[in-house]
Amino acid sequence: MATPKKIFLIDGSAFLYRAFHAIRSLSTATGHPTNATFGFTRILLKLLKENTPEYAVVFFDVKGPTFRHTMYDQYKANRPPMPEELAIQIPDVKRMISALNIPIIQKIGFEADDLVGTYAGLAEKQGFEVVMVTGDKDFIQLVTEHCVLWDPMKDTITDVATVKEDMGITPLQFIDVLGLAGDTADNIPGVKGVGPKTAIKLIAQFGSIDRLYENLDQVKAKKKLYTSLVESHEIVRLSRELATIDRKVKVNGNIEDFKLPAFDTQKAFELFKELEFKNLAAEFAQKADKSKKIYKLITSVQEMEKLAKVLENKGVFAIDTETTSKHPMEAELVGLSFSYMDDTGFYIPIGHTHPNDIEQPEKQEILRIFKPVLENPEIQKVGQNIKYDYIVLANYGIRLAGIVFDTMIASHLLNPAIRGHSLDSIAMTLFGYKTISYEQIAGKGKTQIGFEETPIGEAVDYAAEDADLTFMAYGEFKRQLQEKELLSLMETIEVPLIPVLANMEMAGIRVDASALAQLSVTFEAEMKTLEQEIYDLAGEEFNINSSQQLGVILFEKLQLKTSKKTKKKTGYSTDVQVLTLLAKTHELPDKLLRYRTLGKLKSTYVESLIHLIHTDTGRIHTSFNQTITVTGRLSSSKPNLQNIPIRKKEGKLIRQAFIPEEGNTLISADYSQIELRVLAHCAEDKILIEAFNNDEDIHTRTALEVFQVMEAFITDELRSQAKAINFGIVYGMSAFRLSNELNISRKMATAYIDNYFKRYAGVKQFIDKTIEETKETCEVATIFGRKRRLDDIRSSNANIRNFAQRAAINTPIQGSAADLIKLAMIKMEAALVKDEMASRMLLSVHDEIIFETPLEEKDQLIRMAREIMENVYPLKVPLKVNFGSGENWALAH
DNA sequence: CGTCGGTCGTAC
DNA sequence: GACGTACGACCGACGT
Repeated sequence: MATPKKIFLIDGSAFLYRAFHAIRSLSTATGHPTNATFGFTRILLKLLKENTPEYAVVFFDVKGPTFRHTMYDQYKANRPPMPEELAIQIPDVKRMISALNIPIIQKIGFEADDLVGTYAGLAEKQGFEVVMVTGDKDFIQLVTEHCVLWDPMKDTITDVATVKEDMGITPLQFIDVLGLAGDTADNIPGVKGVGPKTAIKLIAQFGSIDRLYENLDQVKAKKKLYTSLVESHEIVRLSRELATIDRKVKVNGNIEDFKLPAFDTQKAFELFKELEFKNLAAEFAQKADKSKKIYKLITSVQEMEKLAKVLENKGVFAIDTETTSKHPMEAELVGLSFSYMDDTGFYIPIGHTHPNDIEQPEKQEILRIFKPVLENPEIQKVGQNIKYDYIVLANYGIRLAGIVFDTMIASHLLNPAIRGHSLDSIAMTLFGYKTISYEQIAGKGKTQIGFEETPIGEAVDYAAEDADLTFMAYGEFKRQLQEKELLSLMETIEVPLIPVLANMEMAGIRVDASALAQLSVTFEAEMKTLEQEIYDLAGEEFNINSSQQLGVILFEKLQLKTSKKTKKKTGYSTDVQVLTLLAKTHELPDKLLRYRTLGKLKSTYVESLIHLIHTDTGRIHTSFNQTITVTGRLSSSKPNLQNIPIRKKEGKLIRQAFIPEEGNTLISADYSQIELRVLAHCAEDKILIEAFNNDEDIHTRTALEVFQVMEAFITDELRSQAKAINFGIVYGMSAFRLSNELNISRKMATAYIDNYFKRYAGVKQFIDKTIEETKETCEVATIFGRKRRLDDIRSSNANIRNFAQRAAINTPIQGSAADLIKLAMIKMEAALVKDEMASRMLLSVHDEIIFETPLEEKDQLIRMAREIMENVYPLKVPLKVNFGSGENWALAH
């Protein structure tokens, strides 16, 4: 006899709630809840894995009244409405079920229970073994010899035998149990004082509700029960009826419709990725293609020459370097990999040091063979963070030319909100492909080895894979960029910027190490004194750097008045605002402030700068990152040279340590009010445009407009207030913040802002329009088409929504300014090369470019920079650049 | 002993 | 609650 076919009938509605409550919180990076979807997915996957069902179907309730409501108007009346957090996950859950190719059935006026009951009967008649997948005990009534109940969360199976064993009744008798006991969850009353236990006992004893009432005398001894039963007779009849699952729903049911096709791995993978179920996504990723890949080790001169020829003929290829260090200025070449075709890769070992390794080709031979093709600008190169490879190769005398694409940057342009655009995550996102991890070949933790120490045999696949995936990602990303209209931004700004930044990083900036060392000593000495004074004033020693301990000292021991809590309300705030306020009432806070200032300078700047001076060049080589910020600005790290102090006196000392090479000077070229000019352009505001066209002082002009006084009466104070307003506008400031900032009443601040918007009506209109349009598309863009998604702008949470609105205003302004200066840098570099100048661009600090120029080139450089920077791209207002020069960075301002 | 969130402070 | 974008030092809790 053939084994009967099995069908799984899944109670979707019940699992929706159970999954929702079982997992407390889970959401995507953007805050979209996914806990119910995840829980539901787990249940389905468990079902699929453990049972490999041939037939299955998921049933859902339909919102709205059912026949039970007609029967009893209080049915489920105590049920609170579905939480919004759950409701918005229902589409995800259904998409997930569909991706797994499981059919979904629901019917107006019926609950999932009734559909399960009906289909269970139908399937059974057709010879199926039925498994009802649910945790709801109400379904016990449906259990038969061929229909069991499985609770996947508790992993229990209920069949006729277990019902008999546990309760001493038949499944059908369970309806009578429910009739007596009622169901609080569904607001079905049942008999007062009779819970499931008593109900089971009674039904086991009497056989049914009817027989119980026929023989009611037999329970007369139990007075309370007896009276309850008598009083509830009508209710029991109703409850029983409500608890009865309808097994005769009219359905056009063909069980064969529930036969499962093999499910769509790709679709499931895409969805899991979207919902950020990382482990599930990895599990469903298509790993199969590893077998398709051909990675080749190249060691002979003949093979290398052949490869170089092929690369040249192909005209476009991906390149990747393997090295000894993450820092390109420290890195030594260990290997080169190339790919010019999907699923292929080549690896050339150069600097492996593993003792038993095969022989590597001669380094000089390798460089000689590949140099021409690498330096040929006609042959296109693609890379993943290719700026790194550019620098590494440059340090081996090879000037990579013909860079046309960077997959890391592409990934960032397509989604600037995510941090981390590693090739691993790109490969996973685009191809569901899991790369060989560095740990796999080099180990981890203390025992991790450098790449040079890995045996060549193990390095080949790892290295070649990088080039291969880079090449494959290039094809896909290029298509995506085109589709999203980002390709031109990529080609006109981001890609040309790569070698420019690389050259700046390689140039580095000279620092006076002994001056820094001296500062360190000076700071250290004063801190020591302060430390003792602080301990004395506090009456004990504690960790001054611990704001937690400091809070206890200030607000508990010394009983100073607290003014605010920390943001996440984990303790007392001890920030500069609080301490400054406290300084009026106690000596300690001033000392603390001074200590903090010095500590900051010493640890964040002095020490780290000294540490990062390159041993060979004596200069500091920062890293400019193109793929970090959401707005398109560059960021700088290791060290961050974009936040070197300037505002305060002590901070300036740090800046003084940045000096030019002998015979050179540092030049700072600083865009004047670039963000407000961009605002003027975007908003087409009449007054702003007029002010900039007339080269007016913009803060004074704002003071004139907002305070409505004559120019002669604009004091420094008023101007600086206007300056704060101008800044605030760019950041989307509130009246609250402005009132704090200017130390004026909230009412006054509101009046200022109102006045501002009345005068600068174009700005007001721009803000409103931007928010409105962002709501439509959930996206903002810069002048050059750089995009940022802002899904939060539709959030129902006002805090989140307001944040998104401010970002929507700020992003096009900050982002367009960033695009402009990037473009200026590209043009400057080209001009310096063209005119064969010795001047070099060293740094970019958002609206400023720092040059190092021989004294005799100084005037020429300033002329050139002014010409290029001010005319970098025509706006509706002129761009203005201020220049400064000097023997150190502080003086250049 | 590493990771990570919280707090603070620096820049534009 | 309350002003956008970064980097990074330090602390302290937590996990291995």
